[in-house]
Amino acid sequence: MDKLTEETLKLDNQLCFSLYATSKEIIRRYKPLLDKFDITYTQYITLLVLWEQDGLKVKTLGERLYLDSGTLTPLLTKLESKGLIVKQKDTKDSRETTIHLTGKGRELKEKIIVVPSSMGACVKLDADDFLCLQKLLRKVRNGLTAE
Amino acid sequence: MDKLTEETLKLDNQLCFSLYATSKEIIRRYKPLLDKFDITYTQYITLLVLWEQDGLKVKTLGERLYLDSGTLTPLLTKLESKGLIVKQKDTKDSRETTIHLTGKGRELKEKIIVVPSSMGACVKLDADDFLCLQKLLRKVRNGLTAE
DNA sequence: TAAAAATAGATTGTATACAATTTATTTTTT
DNA sequence: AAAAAATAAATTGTATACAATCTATTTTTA
Repeated sequence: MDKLTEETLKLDNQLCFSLYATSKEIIRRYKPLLDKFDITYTQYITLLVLWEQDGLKVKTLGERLYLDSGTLTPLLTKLESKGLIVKQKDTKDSRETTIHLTGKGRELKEKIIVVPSSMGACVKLDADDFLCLQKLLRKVRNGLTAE
Repeated sequence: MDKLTEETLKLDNQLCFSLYATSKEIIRRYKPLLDKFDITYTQYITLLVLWEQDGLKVKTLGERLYLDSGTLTPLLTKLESKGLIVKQKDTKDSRETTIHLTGKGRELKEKIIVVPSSMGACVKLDADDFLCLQKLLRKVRNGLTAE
C-alpha cells in the first residue's frame, strides 16, 4: 500500500472526523447547562428555531435543523409533554402539523440566555477565528447540498 | 429582550449547530459509500484507528474516537460478528480487552480507499481552506479539553 | 496483607438519528 | 371526477451516543 493511501486513511487527516468529534465534544459541554432546564441539546436547538419564529410546520423545522420526522415526531411529543409546545393539526391541510410555543415555552427563552453565554466562555476562539470557522463550515455545507 | 440577546439566540449564530449540522450532512454522504462494504460510519472510523495500529485496548480506542464503552462494546461485538475483528481478554490484566483485526479486516483496508477518495470529491474545499478548517477545529477541541 | 480505592469493560436506560415504510390526505393527471 | 402521483407526518427497525451503574479485577493504602 503506497504512502499516499496510508496517509489518506489516517483518522486525523479526515475532515469529517474532526467535525464529528468537535461537534460531539461541544454538545457534551452543553449537557450540564441544559440539564438545569430539563432539556436536551436537540430539544434546545428545536426551541431556538421556534423562538425565532413560532408556528412552524414539522417539515420546516426539519429543514432548518436537518432532521426528519423520524427524529422530530418523538422529540416534539417530548417537548409537548414538558408543556413547552403544542402540536396542532392544520385545518386547511390535515396532513400538516403546526408547532406552537406555550406560555411556558416562551418564558424559557428569557432564562436560557445563560446557556450560550456560558458556552461562549467554553469555546475559546477570538472573533476572527469564530467568523472564519463559521464561513468555512457554511462553504462545506453549501458545497454538499449542490451535489 | 434586548437586541444582542435576540441575536445570540439565533440558530445560525451558534457555532455548535454549524458543526453539528455539517458533521451530520457529511456522514450522510458516507452512507451509500459504506453500504457497499456493509459497515456504518462509526464502524468505519473504528477500523481506521485499527488500520493505523492493531491490537489496541477498548479504552485506547475510546480515547482516540471520543467514545465510551457504552457505545464501543456493542459496536465491537458487531464488527466481530462481521468477522472483521476479534476481541481478546488480556492475560496479564483480565479487566482489559484487546482488539485485533482478522485477515478479512485487514483486507478491507485495501478496498476501502475509494471511500475517502469519493468523499474528497464531495467536499469541495481547496487545500488552503481544508487545512485552515482542520486547524480551527483542533483549536476548538484543545480549548475545550483544557477546561 | 486486608480493606479501600481505582480501573476496564459490560450493562442499563434514555434520547437521538435516519432509512424505509405506512397512513392519511391533497394535488395532479388522464 | 376517478385514478395516479405526491406530500406530511407517524411508525418501524437498526445503530449510535452517553450518563450512570454494575461486575470483576488490580492497585494502592493503611
